Amino acid sequence: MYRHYQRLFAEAIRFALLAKCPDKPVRDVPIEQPPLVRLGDYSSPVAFQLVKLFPAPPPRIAQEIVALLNQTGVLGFESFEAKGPYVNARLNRAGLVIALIADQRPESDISHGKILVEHSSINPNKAAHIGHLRNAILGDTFVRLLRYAGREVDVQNYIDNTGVQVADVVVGFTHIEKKSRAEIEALAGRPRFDYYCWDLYARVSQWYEQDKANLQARLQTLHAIEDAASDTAAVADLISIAVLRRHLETMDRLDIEYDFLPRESEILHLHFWDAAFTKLKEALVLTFESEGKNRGCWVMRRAGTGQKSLTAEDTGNTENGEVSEEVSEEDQKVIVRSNGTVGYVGKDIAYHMWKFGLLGRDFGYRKFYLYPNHHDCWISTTEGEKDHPHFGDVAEIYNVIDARQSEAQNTVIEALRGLGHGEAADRYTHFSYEMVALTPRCAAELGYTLSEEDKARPYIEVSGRKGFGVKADDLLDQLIASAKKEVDSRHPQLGDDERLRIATQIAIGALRYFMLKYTKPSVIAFDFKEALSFEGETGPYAQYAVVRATSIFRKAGLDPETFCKDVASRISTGDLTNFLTGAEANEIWELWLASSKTAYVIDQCIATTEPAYLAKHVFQLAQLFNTFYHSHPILSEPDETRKQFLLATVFVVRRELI
RNA sequence: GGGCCCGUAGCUCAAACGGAUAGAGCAUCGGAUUUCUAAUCCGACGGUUGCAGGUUCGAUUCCUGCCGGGCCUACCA
Repeated sequence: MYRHYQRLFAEAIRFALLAKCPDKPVRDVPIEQPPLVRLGDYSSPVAFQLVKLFPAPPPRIAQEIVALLNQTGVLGFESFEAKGPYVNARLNRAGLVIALIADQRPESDISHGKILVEHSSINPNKAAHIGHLRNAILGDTFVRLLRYAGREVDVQNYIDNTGVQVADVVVGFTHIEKKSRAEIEALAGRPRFDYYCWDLYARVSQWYEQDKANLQARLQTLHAIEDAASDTAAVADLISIAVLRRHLETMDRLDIEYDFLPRESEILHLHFWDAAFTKLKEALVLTFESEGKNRGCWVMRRAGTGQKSLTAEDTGNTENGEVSEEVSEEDQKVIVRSNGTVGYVGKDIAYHMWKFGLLGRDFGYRKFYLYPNHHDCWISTTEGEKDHPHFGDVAEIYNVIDARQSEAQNTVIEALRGLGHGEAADRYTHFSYEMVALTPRCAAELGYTLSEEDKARPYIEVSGRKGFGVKADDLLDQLIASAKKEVDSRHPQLGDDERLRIATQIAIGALRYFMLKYTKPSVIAFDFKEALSFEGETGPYAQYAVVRATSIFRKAGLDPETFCKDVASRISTGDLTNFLTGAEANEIWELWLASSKTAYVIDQCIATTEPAYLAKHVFQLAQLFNTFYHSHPILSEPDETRKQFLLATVFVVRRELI
């Protein structure tokens, strides 16, 4: 409702100005919220920008606009006034309250068509860590926002099961631990197999460093994996499948689900790349280098470097005397190596052509993971089941991938553009965010010994290769244990199962909120003290507000849903106006106004791909509610009509918080 | 060398298109509970928004140049 009235106000000002000065229409009327409620609900500084149109000081202009607005009036608004140069507006409070109780929502103006969100995409060779949690939580929250706004969304988690990362763990099992396939299979069935791989992966990296000759094992293994019939390929497959299953379980603990898991192995085996390669060559997006550093490779000009390079000293093509139009080798991106194998970006280009339905090929599908709510998660296969949902071929895509990969993402976008699919490229959004790193203090707490250089840093990058990081399940376990201790002491009368259930919800709330409260460009310097906090600006703070609201209804013997159906009929508009008038009512009114903003905030989150705005909104709403809760005894309110009004306030805030 | 990002209170972070007195949380100190359970609330303390210019009626926000930090810049993924 907030956005609805904001637009009405802007339109009203625009019309007023048009009437005053028809030959110079003002297109954009800025609307903001005044710093204090007593100044009004909306404010426009439009008068500042009109000084050139009307030779008068801004306060005069503001007064004139107010006079015009008051002449006609605006539906839903109570009054307008000029505060210095600002044009301020007050809503008809009772009107907004009635609309909110009825949960009226003006239509979202977000466009239609299916959206594909790709997130998580964790290499299936080790346990998920806090960096992956940020990714998955941002992605899952964004999916929920899109669905709230009425969009159809498919959630995909891309699995790179054929790269060096999986190969390295295979090397660990076969070369360091010298385990047989049967032994690895037995290990893979154990509870936290991904933890085992976490340690092994770090050992493999060390083993490579000890003797560079050990890297031969990686090459051999990579080569062996390519032959799908080989024993090595079977081992790689069982490892990646087992770790992938663990990742799904970890994310499932946080209520994060996926619809489809496309795997790199199918991109290769179903010849997605071959189809893409043909098109890329035809469109001259890829060119063959016959000499120089990249001799024998198929290359693409690096994304974002439209200009000629100034440092093209060794391109060797200045001898013909004309200004070179060639891009330097530094600006080339190798897509196909000289040995004929395709790199990661190439496979990603093929995958993205498939996403937009531009490849002319499809995956095979089979069911892979069943969620407790009976939702199926599908995985790619070469053959697959006949009866499967239709994936891909979507209108828009969002890739939740950290900022370090923006160059690779831009390359894929440029490839689409180069293929003549500019409209697809325009609907391709790299949902970029910064990494999660560890503070030196946190690293020390985990028992890592740091170099003097690292100790002086503000934060240190997590490294799966080094086994340096906080595992997702460990953090969640700690959060649950910490919450459980509190629940145990606060609610000893509850059964242990119930206490664990509550502790788990609190832990999930704390973790999800923690990952969302930071804006995307901010590096999260992870610290246990901050992450394990349940007080102040945290998830549990907001959850607690809902619990309080719920317990008011419980104590009153009311069901919130049935209560709200007819509460409006029990309070007259006159009573509402009465309760909402005067300086004392401003505090409650602020709560209603904030409640009206949810859909507006969510639209902002989607438009800017920034879920942190919603986290902030939730916290502010909870904060206002707690203040209200403290100063207004509700169940003991003697005036029955006023009590109904207070209960309605609790109901709406609770609904919006949830 | 080039590209992207960050720098705001002791700490961690906010501040929609440039707008009214730059806000929260944590920490510290002082208060509030026979109540809808205090994982709460109220108050105090805390700022030359890294530095210097520029644009503007107005700059934390936009532009330029410095300073400090991070990431990317592989025939890895």
